[in-house]
Amino acid sequence: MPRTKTFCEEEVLNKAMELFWEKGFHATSMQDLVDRLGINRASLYDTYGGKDALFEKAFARYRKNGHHWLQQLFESAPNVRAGFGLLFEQAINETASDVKRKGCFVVNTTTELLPGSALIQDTLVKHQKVMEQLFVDYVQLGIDQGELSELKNAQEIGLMLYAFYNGLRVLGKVDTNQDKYQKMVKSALSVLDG
Amino acid sequence: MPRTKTFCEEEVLNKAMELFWEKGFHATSMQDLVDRLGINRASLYDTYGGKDALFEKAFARYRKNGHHWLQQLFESAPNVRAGFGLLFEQAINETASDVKRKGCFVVNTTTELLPGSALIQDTLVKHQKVMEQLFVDYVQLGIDQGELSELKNAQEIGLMLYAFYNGLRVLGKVDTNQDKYQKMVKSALSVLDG
DNA sequence: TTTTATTTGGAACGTTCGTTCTAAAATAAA
DNA sequence: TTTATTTTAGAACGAACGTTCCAAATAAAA
Repeated sequence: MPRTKTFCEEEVLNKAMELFWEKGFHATSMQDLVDRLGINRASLYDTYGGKDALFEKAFARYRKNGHHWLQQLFESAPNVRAGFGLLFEQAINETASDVKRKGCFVVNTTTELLPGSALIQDTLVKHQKVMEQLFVDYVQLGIDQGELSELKNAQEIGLMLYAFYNGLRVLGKVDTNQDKYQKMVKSALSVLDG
Repeated sequence: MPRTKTFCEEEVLNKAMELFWEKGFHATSMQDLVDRLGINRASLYDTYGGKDALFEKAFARYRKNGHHWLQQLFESAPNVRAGFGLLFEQAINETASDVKRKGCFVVNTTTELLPGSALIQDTLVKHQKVMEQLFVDYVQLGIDQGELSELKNAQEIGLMLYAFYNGLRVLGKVDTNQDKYQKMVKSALSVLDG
């Protein structure tokens, strides 16, 4: 009979995610991972494969978390405008409170590893499509429910807000001045007006 | 008397910029640079210092080029709205035409190297301030000249458009579909309306 | 042409990289 | 307790890293 593991795979994967997120793929060495994860080098290779495989798993975990989190946020918001407001507000809070300045793991990976491995490329293309659709559909929901003007174009607005969100996560690595971001957000959300 | 150099420092630096821009700092090895630049390893160290120093010089060159290019673009545009339109249009064109998918060197460096070296951090903070001010001032110019409504807030709009621009450069590494970006831009520019 | 400085190819430095392996220690199942 | 499997520490692998050095070749200045 197979023995039960003595460490929690999920917890270890979480730590790997944090480290890759923090330092990026190339700047994170296997030694860094061994030091941080709390498990042995050999166990790391046995359980997760090599560096590439571990990164892939850690990155998948991040995307899954993020996707779920966003869906919840949109669903729980009282209306569409408040949903986007909450999204940006949370992004600003995360930027301001994260002392490690990790930014967004997806953005970091996009700029570091593209163009490159076909696997990552494919992953990121699919992720972007899903996220964009989430944004666009949410704007459309606002239109359908009468909250937003029927004259609005859901795709134009949704895509633009997604691009803006990505930009926010880049700028947040440089400067955490919350006032500034609140001003930007005010202007970005104004596309929902009228 | 000192001899004149047999290679053009500017040209070589340009090639270094291209390579770092293409692959990022960590993924670019000195061997890669030796292969690409067309000068000897020893000359490389003699002329530019080590990897860090060369990157710093190459990155400074990119920022200088970009800053100058943007100023020219804003000045040469018939009006503010056209200026921003041109900026985003050019960004889309660059995204679509660059087969290497390099994206924006500043964005790439921000996400790869921050947080990290204090020197790069400082460089990026200053650069961001300059760029944001350029955007904000340009919006203010539009207001002062009567092109844009006096009810508009130049800072809110300028900062938002700068964030959007950064987001564009991230998304462009994943997907080059021009239609999509034109839709985003249409929505982003609508903040100048009314 | 001679002189002087630069550029060259290539070896070599010590480190670190990702990965594999081994033998001992530890732990869950029988 | 015995058995079977996992986890461990650490050595070892070849390759690549950034950097330095040197003698030979080259090219501008005198």
